[in-house]
Amino acid sequence: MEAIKAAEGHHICTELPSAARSGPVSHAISRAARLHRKAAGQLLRGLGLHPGQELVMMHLWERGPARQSELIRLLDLDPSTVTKMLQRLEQAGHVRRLPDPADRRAVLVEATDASSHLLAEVEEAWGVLEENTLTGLTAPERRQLLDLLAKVETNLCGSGGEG
Amino acid sequence: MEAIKAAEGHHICTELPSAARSGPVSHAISRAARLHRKAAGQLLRGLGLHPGQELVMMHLWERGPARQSELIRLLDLDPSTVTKMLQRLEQAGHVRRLPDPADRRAVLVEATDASSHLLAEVEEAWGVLEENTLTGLTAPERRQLLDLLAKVETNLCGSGGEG
DNA sequence: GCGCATTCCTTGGTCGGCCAATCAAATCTC
DNA sequence: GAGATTTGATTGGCCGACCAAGGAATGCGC
Repeated sequence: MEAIKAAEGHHICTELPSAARSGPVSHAISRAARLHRKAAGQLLRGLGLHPGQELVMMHLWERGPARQSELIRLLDLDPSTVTKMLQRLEQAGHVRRLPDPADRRAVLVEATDASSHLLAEVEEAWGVLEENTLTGLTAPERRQLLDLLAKVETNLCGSGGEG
Repeated sequence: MEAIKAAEGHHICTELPSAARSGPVSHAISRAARLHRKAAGQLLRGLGLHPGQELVMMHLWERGPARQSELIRLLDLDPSTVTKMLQRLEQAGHVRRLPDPADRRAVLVEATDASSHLLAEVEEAWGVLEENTLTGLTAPERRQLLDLLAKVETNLCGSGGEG
């Protein structure tokens, strides 16, 4: 807890909200993530994608056609979220949905050829985003951050979610 | 860079999504933040609050009546976001909005007395969230995470915001 | 005082994300 | 095989969050 006080010294963009006392790291995660998403949105805007969509596309480009349920599992999203996202991606021409011949309730999703030109741009955007995010951080710090976030992820993965 | 090639050469350990290669930390932030927000939502649900709202309430409890513009600045949110959030909080009886006598276009917001009983519960929920998030992390690790996230925040604070 | 930019807030729209409930198909059980 | 269960996907509703655009009051320059 002393460590927290130590870090309190340098405020960033705001003054210390009470949330930062009840849960300093939680607060930092929320703030950083919001800024990060915003930055992602601005980078992706030029490509006609909204933040979140690029993850779907990357999976499809990478792994080829996938069942919707697979995307849901991989992205760890709510089924309805994926459904709606895919409807929009389909309408935007980035994605095609076909019935799965092996399972008549399933839907196969694949990236359209038209979308493939976005691949490089999206990865470029993510590269820029990553660099913007990590400017001034040394390689060990980046690794450390990755490591710590992975632990957080593990902690939260089943926390209350396994109802 | 060499590490990436090394991972490509042979099979990938986990189901490493392509996003994790273009921006591993970005990907980790997104994932961790989503899980974190979800956990927050589940903790706050019992209190009748949605994630995000508790930050507004905490500011009001802490600092007393505030102008909407102040909340916008402090929470670093879009004005329209705050407007709608406050409309819902007001309708839920957690917040009251009065005209600012000193500035006829401004709105003063204050937490209702009825909402004050939530204060302790919200802070309790945030405490639990924080602990759930950081389980298994040592004090130095927590401090490190906080520190690294602060750097990320700083990096993203203006990055692309003015464009 | 007048006009113009600024500030404060609102509305409308879009999107990601969740939950709850639903339908359809596949699977398991008996 | 009939029935119950599980899985796959959808719909509707809600909320946070953004942008774009607008209206209203303030403040500044003149």
